[in-house]
Amino acid sequence: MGRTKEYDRRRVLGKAISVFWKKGFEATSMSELIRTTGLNSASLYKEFRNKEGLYETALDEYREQELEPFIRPLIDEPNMKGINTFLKGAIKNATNTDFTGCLMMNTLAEKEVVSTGAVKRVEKFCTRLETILEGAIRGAQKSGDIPPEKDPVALAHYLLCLIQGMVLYGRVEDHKPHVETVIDTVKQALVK
Amino acid sequence: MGRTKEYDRRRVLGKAISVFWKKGFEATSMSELIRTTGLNSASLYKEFRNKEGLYETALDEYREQELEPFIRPLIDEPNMKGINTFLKGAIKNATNTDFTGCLMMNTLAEKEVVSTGAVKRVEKFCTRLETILEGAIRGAQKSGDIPPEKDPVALAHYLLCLIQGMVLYGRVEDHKPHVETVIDTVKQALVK
DNA sequence: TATATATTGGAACGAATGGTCAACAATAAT
DNA sequence: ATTATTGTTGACCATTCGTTCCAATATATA
Repeated sequence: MGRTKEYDRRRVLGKAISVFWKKGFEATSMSELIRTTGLNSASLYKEFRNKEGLYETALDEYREQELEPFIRPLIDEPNMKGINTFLKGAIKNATNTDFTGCLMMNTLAEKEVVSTGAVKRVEKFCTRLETILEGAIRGAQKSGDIPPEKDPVALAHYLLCLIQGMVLYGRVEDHKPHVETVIDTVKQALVK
Repeated sequence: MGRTKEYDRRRVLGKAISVFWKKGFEATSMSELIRTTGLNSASLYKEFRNKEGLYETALDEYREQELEPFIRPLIDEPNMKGINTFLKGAIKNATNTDFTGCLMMNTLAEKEVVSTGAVKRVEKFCTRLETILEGAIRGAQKSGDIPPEKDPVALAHYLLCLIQGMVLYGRVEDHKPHVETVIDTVKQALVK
C-alpha cells in the first residue's frame, strides 16, 4: 500500500554512475545528482541513505553492468583465446572517444576521500579479477600458449597493473593511438 | 621597499603539495590549506591568485622536486643501466609505506574537475618523459641490451603506461608485495 | 469511500565553501 | 622622520554543500 515509486532504480543508478564516472565522488554535488537523476532529494536519500550510500551502490551497479561483461571472456574461456578477447576489450574501452577511465580505478585515485565501503569494493573486485586472470593464464599454459615456467600469479598481477595503466593513459588524448601498440608488447611478454 | 614576507614560498608549496597529493584538488579545501601552510587567506591568495593557481604552482614544484630526480638516471645514462635505475626508483616509490600515488597521475584521474592549466602540465610532463625514455631505449639498443627490431616509441609508451599502472596498483595495500615481480616481467618484455 | 501508508516537491537547515576587504603593521627609499 | 609600498590580520561576503523536514499527493487495502 502507499504511493508507488515514479522512478526506475536502475535508470537512476545509471545516471548517477555517469556523473560520478566523469567527475569523481568529491566533485559531484548532490544537487547535480538530483538534477541529472530527475528525482528529488527526499526520494534520493530515502533510496540510498546518503551520498556515500549512493556512490557505493553506483559502484556495485557499475561492476555488474560495465565490468562483468568485460571479464566474462576470461571466465567462459579460461585460456589464451579468452585472454586475447579480454585484452581487445581493454583496448576498446581505453580508446573510446569519450572515455573517462574506469570508475573503480578513479575511486582508487580518490582513495583518501571516499568511504571505506567504496575502497573495499574496489579491492574486492581487484582480487577477484586477479584470481580469474590467473585461472585463464593456467589454462593458456596447459594448451602451450604461455611457457609453463612462468608464474601465473606474477603474470596476473602484471596484466592487471598494465590494464590500470592503459586506462589512465587513455585519458591523455594524444596517447590513445598508442594503446594498441602497448598491447602488442604485452602479448609478447606473455608468450615468450 | 615595503614589508618583507614572513613565509617561505618553498615551504608553503611543500605543505600544499602534501595535502593535494593525499586528497586531490577538489577534496582539499582552502581552509585546510590555510591551516597546514600556516599563512592566512589573504597572503595565500595574493601569492597564488586562487586555489587553481596554487594547485598549478604546486604541480610545477612537485615536478621539479619529486619527479625530475626520478627521471634523472634516464638523462644521465641513456642506456640499459639508466632504465634499470629508473625502474628501481619506480618500485621504491610504488611500495612506499605511506604512498599516495603520484600527484601528476592523480591529477589525470581528476581531469574533468581540475583547471586546464593543470591538465596541460600533466600532458607536457608525460610527453617529456616519453621522449627521454625513448632516448634511453635507443641507447640500450645501440649497446645490444634491447633487440634492435623493437620500436623504441612503442616501448616507451609501454613502459610509461606500466609505471602509471604500478603507481595506482600500489595504492591497494595487498598489492604492494607484487610490484617488484611486475617489474621482473617488464624487464623480460624489454630484453627478449 | 475512508484509511493507512508511501512517495513527492521543495523550502529550509547549519556548516563549510572559495574568495574579498579595509584597517593595521612593517619595511625601504627619500 | 616622512612617505610610499608591501604584507598581515581577521572579519566578512555570497554561494554552495549535504541533509532534513513537512505538507501535499497518490495508491493499495479495509
